[in-house]
Amino acid sequence: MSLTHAPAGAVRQGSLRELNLALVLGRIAAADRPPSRADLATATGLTRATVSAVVEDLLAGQLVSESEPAPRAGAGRPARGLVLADQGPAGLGLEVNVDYLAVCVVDLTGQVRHRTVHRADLRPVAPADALAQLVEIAGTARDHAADEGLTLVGAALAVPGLVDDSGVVRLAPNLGWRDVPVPALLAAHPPLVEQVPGVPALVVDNEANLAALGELHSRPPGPASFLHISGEVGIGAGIVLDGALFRGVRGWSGEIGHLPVHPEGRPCRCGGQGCLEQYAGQEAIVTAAGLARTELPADTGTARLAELAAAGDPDALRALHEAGTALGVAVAGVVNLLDLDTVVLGGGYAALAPWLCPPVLAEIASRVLTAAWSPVTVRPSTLGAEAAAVGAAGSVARRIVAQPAGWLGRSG
Amino acid sequence: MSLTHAPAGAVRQGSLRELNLALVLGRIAAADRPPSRADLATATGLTRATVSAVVEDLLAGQLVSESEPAPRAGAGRPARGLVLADQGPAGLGLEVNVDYLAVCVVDLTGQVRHRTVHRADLRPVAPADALAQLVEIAGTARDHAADEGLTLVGAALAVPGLVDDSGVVRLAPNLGWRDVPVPALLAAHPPLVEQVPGVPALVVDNEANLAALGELHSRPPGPASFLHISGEVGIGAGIVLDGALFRGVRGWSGEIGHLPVHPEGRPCRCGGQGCLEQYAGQEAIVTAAGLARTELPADTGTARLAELAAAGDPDALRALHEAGTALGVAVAGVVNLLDLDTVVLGGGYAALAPWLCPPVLAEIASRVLTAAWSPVTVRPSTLGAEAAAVGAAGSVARRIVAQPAGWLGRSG
DNA sequence: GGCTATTTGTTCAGCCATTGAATTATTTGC
DNA sequence: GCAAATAATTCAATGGCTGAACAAATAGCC
Repeated sequence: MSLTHAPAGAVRQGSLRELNLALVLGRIAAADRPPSRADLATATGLTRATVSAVVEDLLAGQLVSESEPAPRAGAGRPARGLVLADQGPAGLGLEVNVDYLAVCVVDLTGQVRHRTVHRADLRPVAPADALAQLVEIAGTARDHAADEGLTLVGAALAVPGLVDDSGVVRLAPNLGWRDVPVPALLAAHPPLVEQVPGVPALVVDNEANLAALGELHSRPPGPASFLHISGEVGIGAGIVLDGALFRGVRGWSGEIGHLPVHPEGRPCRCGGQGCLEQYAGQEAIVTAAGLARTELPADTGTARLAELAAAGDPDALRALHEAGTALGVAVAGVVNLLDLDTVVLGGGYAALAPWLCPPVLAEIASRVLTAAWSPVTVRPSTLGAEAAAVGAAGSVARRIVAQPAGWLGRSG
Repeated sequence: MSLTHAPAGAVRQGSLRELNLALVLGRIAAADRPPSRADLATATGLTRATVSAVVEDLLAGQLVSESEPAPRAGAGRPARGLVLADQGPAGLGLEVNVDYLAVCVVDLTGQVRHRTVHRADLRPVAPADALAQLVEIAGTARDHAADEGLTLVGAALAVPGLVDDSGVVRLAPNLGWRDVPVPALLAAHPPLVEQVPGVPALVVDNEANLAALGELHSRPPGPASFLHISGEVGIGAGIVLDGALFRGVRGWSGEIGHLPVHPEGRPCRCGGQGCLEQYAGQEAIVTAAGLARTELPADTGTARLAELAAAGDPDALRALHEAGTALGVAVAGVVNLLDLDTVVLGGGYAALAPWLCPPVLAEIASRVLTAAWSPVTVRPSTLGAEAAAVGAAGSVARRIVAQPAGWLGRSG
């Protein structure tokens, strides 16, 4: 139904090769078994001659490698399987959150090759100091990666807040950050990644967005369109439409926490009334369950809640049911609006999914017109706690797969 | 931020020309003054030689024509301006609605070259008969278009309901249609349009979607991302993101009418409670204003309401304020979720915009976190009553501009 | 074991579209 | 009337894809 998007700029002679490099590499990445050159030719519509030439470039550039020939029945010369290389370019993922710093390295295949989590309360730490700590950890990670033959080609930083186009963190309320010029602060340190044409050295983005990207690129890959909800202190959503993250006009999409679920309900710090966050935010759930608000790291509340619920504590169960219902009202609205068929519960919600999913599904069933014809799936995230860091690193690695020409032509 | 989308299939030698034809034609379409070949060369990055060759193809195919040279200061050979042709291919727009049938023809430039509206209550008419009437009117339109040198290359039909991928109208409640196989019914009539590779002979889509497309392609063009709300008996929204209509996983996006605005409020026919439609649907407003529900055509209620409000009738003003507030709650949620900066009120809402906009804006101001940093525009649609038919025809014409190769190569 | 069928991957001439420089065309300004 | 400036075309060169032929490698069969 949608028109094929033409490349934005001029299509020159060389673009042809660039596009076909991306096409072939994308097929190799998407295949569930190592495809042969002949497989790629039939899959892409290119001739075998062209595929051979393209693959030669990819092999030379360390983007793919030949694997063991996949056993095949019948006669014929055995195929040589092609897989994404586990050496060569890799992405660096960074995350600053309320109670931890995370760094990880993801290779082209999507595997997490290195991961460091440094637990600390970051709220009292100045942004520049927090970033300095992060850079130090990342430096170690870079060296580890280099030992394994990996070259970092770009970094993505996840923060729990609103980021503008230039990478400035406009507002990260739970971290206490406001108008923090992250790119400028990081520029004070020696560069962590090799510069590659077409790959930004640093992307700063909302953690919910990057966690959603992580889910999209996980194995097996997520659906092309889904909603990924990160339930932390605030509630953020990453919106993936047709295989691409939708960031909104200014990059601030996904503020699901302030969808009104009780328009005349409790006042919210955003100025509205009855926002979802007031009913399904972590603090709201913890309070409703009768747990005292503590100064403990934020995710402790979630873990404790899950324990209590598993033990059958009626207050916890009731609080979760109410939160799930509020979440369901909001999610039903989103599903109606965007016609999505998958909702992923991530962040703090992942651990609470067994108790949140039923009321969410119930609200969807009663409020979504089309739910009767084709059901909506609600499931927990497959990624762990630092999903945003993994998603961040993965988004860099993905970019190389989507635009291999920059990496291949970097020396020229 | 977003990656350049590569064409889905193989990029062969000929694709190069296809892509550049689309690139150059798109520039001509987007320019506000007739560009010269030299202008196009600098704008696209292609060489003048290539642009000349591409333009030659476009001229030969009746897609562009040379206009009067735009006067220019300074020395030098005068440029020959290029404009989209007002002859050649054109799109056919069709609409079946509760109280009228509409047919229109839109040329490449986006101009409505022909328009017929046949008012009749379509509810008691069998779908096959309604479509037969529509085909008859369209045949006349086709003949008129042919007299002006226009060839219809595709048709799009707008209906007030849910349409699946194959063009079957699954449900159009206000029309009383259910599982109507429109393509099959139209296939019984002689074809209305010439077959062109890459252009579907018939697209069936929701009226809200097509009205949004009409707004996107109007002159001056709408913003790249916006929400278009059609307030009829039901409330539908067309979601345009990054210059493309977002249809959702199954093509059923935009069901904004069932966003919950009072979760424990009035029961809705959808099975939910407190849906927007119960507070801002046409019937709801008319009833709240104290007007008796009549059997008159649906839009009469809107017109009467606008009259009363203009005259200062307190009941009407109160009803509109309440409806606008409910609408604002829902819109604020959407704006928070998708980070849009423009909302267009269309359909029946267009005439009521003077009274609806203020409460909508008020809700946005109080509920949208980022509204303080960059304001949200709420405005009525620039298109008239049959916006969907115009948008439908325009979407066909646009497809030729986006993919001219099919039209150019049709004889081969 | 040798032959055939089958499939994979490479080589090579041909072709198409873009490129870049040179050339022609047409106007303004001095 | 001539130089400067801008627009558009011509043409050999180039890069990348195509299609067909060819080389490589294996299974099955007698």
